[in-house]
Amino acid sequence: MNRFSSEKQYDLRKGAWTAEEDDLLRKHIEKYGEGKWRQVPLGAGLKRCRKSCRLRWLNYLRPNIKRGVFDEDEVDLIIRLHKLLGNRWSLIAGRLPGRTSNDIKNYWNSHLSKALASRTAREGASTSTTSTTRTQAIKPQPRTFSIDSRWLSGVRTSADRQPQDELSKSPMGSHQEEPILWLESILAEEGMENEFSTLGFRKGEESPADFGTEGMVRMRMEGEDGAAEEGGCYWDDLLLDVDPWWQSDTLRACLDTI
DNA sequence: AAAAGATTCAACCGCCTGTAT
DNA sequence: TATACAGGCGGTTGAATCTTT
Repeated sequence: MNRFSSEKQYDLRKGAWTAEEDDLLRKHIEKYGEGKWRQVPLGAGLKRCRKSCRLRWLNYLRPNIKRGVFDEDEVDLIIRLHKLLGNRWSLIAGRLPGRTSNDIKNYWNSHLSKALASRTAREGASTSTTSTTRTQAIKPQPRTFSIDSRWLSGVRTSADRQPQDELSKSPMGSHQEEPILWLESILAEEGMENEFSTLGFRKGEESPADFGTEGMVRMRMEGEDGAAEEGGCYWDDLLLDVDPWWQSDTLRACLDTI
């Protein structure tokens, strides 16, 4: 029995939500705020599981959700971000205000993937004598990075325990040159040294990062006692941890090169 | 007008990670 | 260290709707 099904199953409703249920959920969250999803069904008087409540709120009831057709800019951004990140819908959604990851995933699956596939097929047919190039998406590992992260403290996570051949198969592992240039250019962007100093890099050093093997970035940092320490993370973790950059127009500039 | 097929999208499922105990 | 739990994610499903024949 999985954890989801370990919740009391009796009388739990499934399927489409009614207007009454929406109202109950909305009122509960307006009163108590988001989070504590386990308490939400009982508190709101809903016969739904916590995950169903969370999903309904995030994908439908949350304020400022943008519905309707995707405009040209949004589609363009989705395509570029997907090229960069692959199926990381939540990250992609983070760059499209008001759009949910579910919306973007659905739109991709029902519109873009087919359109792009047919376009690729057409281009392939028209240039059948030339070789095709595969898109290499940056696929983040499910880990986070911070100055006191488990990675830095030497504790290895399950993601670290990937077999070496798996790591070498990753886009970053097998095609390091382009990502290196790309990330180096990002690091060189105006203001980025300040972002990194907040993570503990020593200002004034020539380069805080050493672009190593297997998608790893090793860095020199200042520990709590001021002594230099070495640590590292995956490229993608770097993206996640420099959120101000991730939210900035720098990303747009980067995407324009894709 | 009706049946069949295609498409859309809300919701569910299973898995993973982080945290608390 | 092991276990349980909560939050979160991406993949998938299936009912509703739309389009074509």
